[in-house]
Amino acid sequence: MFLLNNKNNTPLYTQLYKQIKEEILSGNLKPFSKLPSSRRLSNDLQISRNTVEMAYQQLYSEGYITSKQRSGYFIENLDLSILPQESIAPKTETIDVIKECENIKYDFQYGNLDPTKLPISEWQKISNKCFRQYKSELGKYNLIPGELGLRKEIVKYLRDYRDVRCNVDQIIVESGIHSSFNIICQLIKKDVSDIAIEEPGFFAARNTFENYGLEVCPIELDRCGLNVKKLNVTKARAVYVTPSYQFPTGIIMPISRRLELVEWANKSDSLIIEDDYSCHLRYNIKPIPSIQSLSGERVIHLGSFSKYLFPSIRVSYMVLPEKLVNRFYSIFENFPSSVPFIIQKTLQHFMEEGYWDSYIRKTIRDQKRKHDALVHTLDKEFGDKITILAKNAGLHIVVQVKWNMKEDELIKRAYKAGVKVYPTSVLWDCKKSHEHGAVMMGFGAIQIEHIPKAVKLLKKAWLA
Amino acid sequence: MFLLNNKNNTPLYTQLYKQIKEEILSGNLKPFSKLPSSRRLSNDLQISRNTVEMAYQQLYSEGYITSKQRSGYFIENLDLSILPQESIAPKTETIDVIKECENIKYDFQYGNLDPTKLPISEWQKISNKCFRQYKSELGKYNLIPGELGLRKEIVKYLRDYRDVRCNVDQIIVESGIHSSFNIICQLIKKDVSDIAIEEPGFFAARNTFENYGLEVCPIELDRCGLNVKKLNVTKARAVYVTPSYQFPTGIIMPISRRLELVEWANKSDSLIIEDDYSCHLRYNIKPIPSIQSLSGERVIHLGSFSKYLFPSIRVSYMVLPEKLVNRFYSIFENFPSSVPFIIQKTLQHFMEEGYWDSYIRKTIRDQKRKHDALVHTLDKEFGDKITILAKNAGLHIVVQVKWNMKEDELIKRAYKAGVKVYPTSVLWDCKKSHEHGAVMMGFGAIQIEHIPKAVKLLKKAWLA
DNA sequence: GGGTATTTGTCCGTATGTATG
DNA sequence: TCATACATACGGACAAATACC
Repeated sequence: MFLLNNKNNTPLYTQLYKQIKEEILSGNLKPFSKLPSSRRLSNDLQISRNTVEMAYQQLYSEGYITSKQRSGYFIENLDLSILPQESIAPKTETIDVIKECENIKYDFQYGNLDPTKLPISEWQKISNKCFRQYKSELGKYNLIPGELGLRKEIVKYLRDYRDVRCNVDQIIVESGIHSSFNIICQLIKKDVSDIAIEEPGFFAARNTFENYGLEVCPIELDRCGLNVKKLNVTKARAVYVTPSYQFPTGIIMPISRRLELVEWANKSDSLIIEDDYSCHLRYNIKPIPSIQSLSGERVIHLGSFSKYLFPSIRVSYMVLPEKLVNRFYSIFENFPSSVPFIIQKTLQHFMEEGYWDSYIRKTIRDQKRKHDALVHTLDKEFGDKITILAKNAGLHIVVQVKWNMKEDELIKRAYKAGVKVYPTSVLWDCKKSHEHGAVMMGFGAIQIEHIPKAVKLLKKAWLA
Repeated sequence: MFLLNNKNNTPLYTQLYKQIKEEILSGNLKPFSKLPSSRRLSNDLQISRNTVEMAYQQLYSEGYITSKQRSGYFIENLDLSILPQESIAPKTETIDVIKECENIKYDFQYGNLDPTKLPISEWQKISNKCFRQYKSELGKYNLIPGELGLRKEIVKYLRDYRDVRCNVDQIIVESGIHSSFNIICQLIKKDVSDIAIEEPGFFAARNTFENYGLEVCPIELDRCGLNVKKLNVTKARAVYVTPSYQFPTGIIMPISRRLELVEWANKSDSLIIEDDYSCHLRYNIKPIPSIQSLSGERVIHLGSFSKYLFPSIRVSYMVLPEKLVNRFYSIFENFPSSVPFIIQKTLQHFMEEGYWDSYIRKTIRDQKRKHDALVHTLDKEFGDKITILAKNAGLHIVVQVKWNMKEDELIKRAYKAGVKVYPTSVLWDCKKSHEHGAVMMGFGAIQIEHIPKAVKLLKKAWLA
């Protein structure tokens, strides 16, 4: 982009000529690339076409550019290295970090899903249908809290699967759990100055709360999850929990503890933020009612479609207690929704037509098979040399070794053998509790037939 | 048949333009009928094809004809008979709002775009291609700050069009300007407790700042935008401005004021948040350098694709000063991106393949046409009884009436006549400055052929 | 119904004339 | 007279829409 100054003494065409010359010499305008046409540039800069033409002529006569008849002006292939290197072109490249990835044969990354199992073609088909069907609405700004049709589907889904009772006004659709956190912080700020979280727990939640100026109180876990007794002695008037599958320990909060938590909330007039991110992925164990279903008035219930459906789709939802709905709208009325309209509509039809239902059933079955295979193979290969934590739910397990080897060493050795496993230490606040060696193994993206080989490689790497 | 006179001192293309216009207005050339192609007519009249083209362009820009790519020029469906319609307004003052809405014939809503002009099929085509091409990546969690390929395209675009120099590490892609606000607040909180905003200004920015606990200082505008002298006497260490087209007044901040602002920032070690949301939509006026290009180290530059491309796509970007990049990553590392992967990739290819470039050019031309038609028609109908503010840029104008009638009355009367115009008062903090009657008219979603009729209805409603 | 030739809008550089200091 | 900036008019190159085979 070139900027000209009318009041300047130097003529317009000279200013333009100089600026283009600079761009060529600095390397920003690459050899053989095309300059904008005289018409276009004259229109952009709101000057006459002939003025542009004069600048181009000067560049032409000095050999910086050539003209191709009825085609355009092009930068000459100058040898810039001859010139004194005064101005260095700003870097536009960054290094693509992970080249070594090629050595990795088996990656137990947490969070990803096996792309071959995703309902891509179904999604695409519905997406195309929605483009046609909602053509006339694509020019509109779509507002918070999200499309009514999608919210209706979410209400139905929550009622049928999670025993969560709510109406569409309580549902807010957002682009991921982090967006929901931002909204929650703005909502509760008035009433809450201290918020309790699980320790260890989901670091992003903690960060967001802190960034909003909330005082964070980490509460240690016991066998049943967050310890409510310890919660009682804090000033916290809100708590963030992941009861359906505590991240990262995998603890599933039993009904008794859930009731304790509700009692605490009632007594202290507090709020429970229930992150139900992994509610479905439950293997070999019985369902437990959501906290929201135990106390609708004191719970913000969070959920997401990213864990099972494409993570890349980025749709999450929250269920507000009725008393917060008015406050929500008083703050966010007329704010645009952060979720693209076409994605909301596609998801809505995906659910309406039953794809979502059949897909989660299939996914649970597939993930259970992989979970069972992984746990079983690890048992077989390592026996009682390891303890497997966080099993029977979710998309990862935690392997804790009983010999003396730290996390770093475990990860490094596995890496050299071509297997990628992940640390657990980042999840702790105070780093004491993880000094024994433990690593996290996600199985969402792994293929079941790779599991035995990967575990054998691990055994060789760790016990050699 | 048209007759041109070479010796006449009126240009050939003007003669041709006038004669065709006559034919249209007299009804000899019927709506929807096709004009002769430029080749044919140039051959018949023995003039250059471009001369014909110029005449057609003028007719096009005045709304008499439309062009269908590679198909021909066609007469617009103008309403030649100025029908003295009796307004069917009910005598009763009780208004059933929902029913009345059906009576709205012309809606000058701000923000929306005409869906028929959107590149829906191109977008869809590229989207489908991306689904195939990136199949294996759809199972992954995609992280902040967004896809590298997309960020590279944004860097190029900013360099070529906005004179913004930056590298890919400084670009953060987010799902709309509001998401960017959330990030900014978390970034600057450490250094900034007071933030200045424009008064009147963009209400959502103000709300978000306040929700984060920042002290907001509204600064009145003068003819050149935000008054830097008044800024100097505040404690603010950050300022939020919309210099390319102040919302809602439409003031375009001149270069002198931009430099003043930079000076203020340098002296007081402060930060400028430059919301460049409407940089392209500039009609009949010359470009002005972005503030970021004047002081890269003190400016967070914000932009969005929603103003021109589908609002429903929800992609915005911000350019951080280098000194904030590290802090950003220390806070948000490993956070997922809030923009769906497939949309990022589609946008990336949309830009790489030149669709974005040609689309914004087309959009600017279309919007300019509507802008000029609206301003011209209002001038013709109301003359000096009104003042048109906020013109020559953006997607709305503000009409201020010189007779004694308040905003509410103007809106109500227009509404009854079937025309929806919008208030300006909500944008002011203290409600004193708008007590004269003024309304906002967005033209983004209106169709050009509706403008004359809508303005005539307004005239009848307001001057009756 | 699918490939091909033609038509068409659009974009391109170029040349000359004119107005204003 | 000259430099600067703009207006008018020209014919060719290109790709997409359309008509035709």
